[in-house]
Amino acid sequence: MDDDAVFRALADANRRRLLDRLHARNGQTLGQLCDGLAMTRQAVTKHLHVLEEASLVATRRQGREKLHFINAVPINAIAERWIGKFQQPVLGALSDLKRRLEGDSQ
Amino acid sequence: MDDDAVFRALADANRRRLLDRLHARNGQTLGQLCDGLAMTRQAVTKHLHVLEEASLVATRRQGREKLHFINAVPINAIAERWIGKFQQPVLGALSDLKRRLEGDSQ
DNA sequence: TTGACATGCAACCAAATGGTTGCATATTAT
DNA sequence: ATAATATGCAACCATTTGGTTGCATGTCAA
Repeated sequence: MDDDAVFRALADANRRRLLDRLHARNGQTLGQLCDGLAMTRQAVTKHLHVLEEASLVATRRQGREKLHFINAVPINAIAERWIGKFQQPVLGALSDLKRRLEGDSQ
Repeated sequence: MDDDAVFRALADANRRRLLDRLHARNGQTLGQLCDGLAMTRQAVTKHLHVLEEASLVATRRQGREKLHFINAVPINAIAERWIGKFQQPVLGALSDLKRRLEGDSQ
């Protein structure tokens, strides 16, 4: 997985907001995601492309609409692999515990 | 705390590498941090300034040297407040557990 | 089938970013 | 005192980024 693409995608507040929206309600169309934002549809399209390239968003075409779905896997991966490094020992222990709870299935 | 500054600071691979270095050995001088990097000292200085503005790095002047110290607090804060949102239930439960282990001292 | 709706594509633009070079300043060692 | 070392500051540059506008295409409904 491309850490860098994910970090760069998360660097923009508008893109984080789009992820928030998808988190609140998954599977929205481009039009729905544009609604209420102070940006043109094309700007939103570009942001969604960036999120897609970072695998943070997946899409499905349905007729003339395009549905967008959030994918939390890369975020979790980064929390695990990168952020985890800088955490206190107590958090490290929890990470181990989590791995055990999840059955070490990776 | 300024989420945005932290996310933007983390968006650059060179800056993440600088954090890695400080994590490996804390309290390095600018010169030490430059060592072995394919960048001029001034470029590194700029990156360190970005990290400093995001409170990811703190500095202390010592004679003609400037020592740099990593500060993991903003990273943990983001892991808690933002990334946590997107995590699976099992991870949410762990976050609660962690809070209890830490004595809920916030 | 014709119009309305949802999205795609491309050119263009301003501002931010990441980098450089050159020179200034402050501190330490000889 | 002087030279070497460590950092600071500013101007400059190329590229990337985040945004726009205009037009094209595909799909649904009347």
